[in-house]
Amino acid sequence: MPRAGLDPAAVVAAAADLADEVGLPNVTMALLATRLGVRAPSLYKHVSSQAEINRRIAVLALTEVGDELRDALQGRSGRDALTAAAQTIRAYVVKHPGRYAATMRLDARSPEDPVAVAGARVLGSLRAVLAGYPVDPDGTVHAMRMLRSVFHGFALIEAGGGFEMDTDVDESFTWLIDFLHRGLSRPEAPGSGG
Amino acid sequence: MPRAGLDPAAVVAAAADLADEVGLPNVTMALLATRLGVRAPSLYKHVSSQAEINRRIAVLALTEVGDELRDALQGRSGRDALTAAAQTIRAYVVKHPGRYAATMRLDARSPEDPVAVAGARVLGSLRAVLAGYPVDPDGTVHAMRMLRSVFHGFALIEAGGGFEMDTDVDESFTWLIDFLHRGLSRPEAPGSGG
DNA sequence: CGAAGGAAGCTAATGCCATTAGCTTTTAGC
DNA sequence: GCTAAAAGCTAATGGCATTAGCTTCCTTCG
Repeated sequence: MPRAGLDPAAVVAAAADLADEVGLPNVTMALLATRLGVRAPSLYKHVSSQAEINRRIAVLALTEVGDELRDALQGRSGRDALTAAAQTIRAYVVKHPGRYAATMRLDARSPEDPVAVAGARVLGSLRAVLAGYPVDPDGTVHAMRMLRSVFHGFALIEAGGGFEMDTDVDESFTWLIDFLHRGLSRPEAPGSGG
Repeated sequence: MPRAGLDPAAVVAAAADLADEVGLPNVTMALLATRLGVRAPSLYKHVSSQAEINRRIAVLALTEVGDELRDALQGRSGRDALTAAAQTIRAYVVKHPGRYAATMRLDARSPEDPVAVAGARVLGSLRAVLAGYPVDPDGTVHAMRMLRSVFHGFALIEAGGGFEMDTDVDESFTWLIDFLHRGLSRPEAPGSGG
């Protein structure tokens, strides 16, 4: 019986693909092993547990999104950058729902944790988007959290089919980007506007 | 051996409490049965499956949030209403993380589905908040989706401990509400602002 | 008051899951 | 070619949701 020639990265990559296809909760060790032409216990020669697989799928996802964001933001600023970032994230989640699901419910314990490293790169891109807007330094963290929240939430609801189908989701997404752009474009005046 | 005197509502209520205490994924039939002073198979006399329990926890959560939103919005409009709604949702998620978790990954098939009914009440409250702002009718759906996304996303990240602790989350939340208020307060001018 | 029947509990069993133990085979390095 | 680690395997364990089938309680009706 020939060897399958696996290694941790191959196992995680297959698990990530499987998660996108059948949903993260349905990625069992047995199913993953079948996909790799191997029996389930053999996977433990490469990864320590299912939890580690989930964790490494999350790192993979954050790294991939980070790369795509970096590329998409090249040479863009202001509204172009905001639009590119938003569309990049949304497209990734739609294309890779399983990978995306793995990024939820994570706790990065130390700054050198791969999850934290990959996550920081994504946050760096959000920060770069904000650099094109007159957001004061004190507000940057808040603005980043807002962007994270709104992109995360939108993706989650869309991926879960939570929007009723009466109104086009693309339209809502465009409206959302426009809303964010307008809000970020005018200097903050705390308490203003009403 | 005396009867436990259970019924579907009691089982679901106990499951919801348990979910808030130990986390939704840790609510097993055996643990829930122990809590109710019963053996696991006995639960099937009242609910058909764990999936049904999760579904009914979600309905419970949406109903409770809907009630709290209705109360919180009484006599308020504009910024007050927006603030009240946002704080109500956030407080509920912090207090009932397990119930909240159950509302994710739901699919309401028909309009008379209890999930859809309870969800519609929550959306109605968001619509009421928007009524105090000059959002044109075409934009209302988009604005509701935005509010849903941003509250959902913020709650999810906060509940998952995803915000680094350097900057106060309360401050970010206040900033967020202010941002939304300012954006909603000025009539939309598509494409403006950049 | 007492019997009947359904409701609500129980134990036992099934099948899936992740994971561990311990054995065998391949393959890389000498 | 030999050796030893790496990578595969089968078998077993314990937890899980769920089903089958039995027993006991309690209500209702005669």
